[in-house]
Amino acid sequence: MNKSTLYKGCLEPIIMRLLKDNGRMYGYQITQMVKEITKGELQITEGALYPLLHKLEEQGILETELENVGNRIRKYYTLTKAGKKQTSMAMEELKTFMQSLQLIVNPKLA
Amino acid sequence: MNKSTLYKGCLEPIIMRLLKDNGRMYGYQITQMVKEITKGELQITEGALYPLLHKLEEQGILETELENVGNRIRKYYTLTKAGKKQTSMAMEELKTFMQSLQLIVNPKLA
DNA sequence: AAAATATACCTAATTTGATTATGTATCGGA
DNA sequence: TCCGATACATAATCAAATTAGGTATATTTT
Repeated sequence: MNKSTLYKGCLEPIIMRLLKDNGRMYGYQITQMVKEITKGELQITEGALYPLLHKLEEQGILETELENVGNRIRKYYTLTKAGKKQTSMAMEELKTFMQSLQLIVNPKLA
Repeated sequence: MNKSTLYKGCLEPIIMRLLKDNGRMYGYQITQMVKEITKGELQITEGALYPLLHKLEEQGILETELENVGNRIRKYYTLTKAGKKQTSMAMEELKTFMQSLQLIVNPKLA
């Protein structure tokens, strides 16, 4: 089993959490921040990230604005109002999930 | 996003952990114990469980013995020596993963 | 006694969420 | 000048689950 298998399914709430904390981020920045925060443990691949961002935008959870930086274009993502609501729920679920995992891994402490 | 999406990828270490703690378990018992420990939060589907148990047996991580209970057969799984070693590593990875998640969800506390 | 639910195993088809590979293009430093 | 970093994107593939189906015994409820 590949170690990266573990966070399959956690990518969406992770992105939402980062956007909630930082307000406005672009894709590449998200990959770098996750790498930094987790000291290289979680590396988001671009093939997973970009399609997911597009999906969330399509669902009205994220909205975008383009910004020119030099000759390049950056695509900034922000949580919509609906997206913020969704994020709160996602965080609750993530919290419950982590507690459940904790209960299994450490039944004595719980 | 479905809430059960979250623990996609965590099933294998969960099973290994339970077998490490309980020594000897059969499939149905694993589903029930997970449900009980997590107060219904994590429900392992049989379609995921049985093929995974078979795979782990094939890989020499688990070994089985059949036991007759009344007119029915129960298939008990136990960690092999190699399986115990694998489990230790899997637990390390799971721990690291959970810490990484914690770092993202709660950057201030970490 | 019959019906429903729980126990106990299993597999096949499909879905989903990722990886891997590939492509385009700009920017900065050795 | 070339390489690595920045910055976006998509297509093919893989892996791990869900959904749905099947078999059969045991127990509880009506």
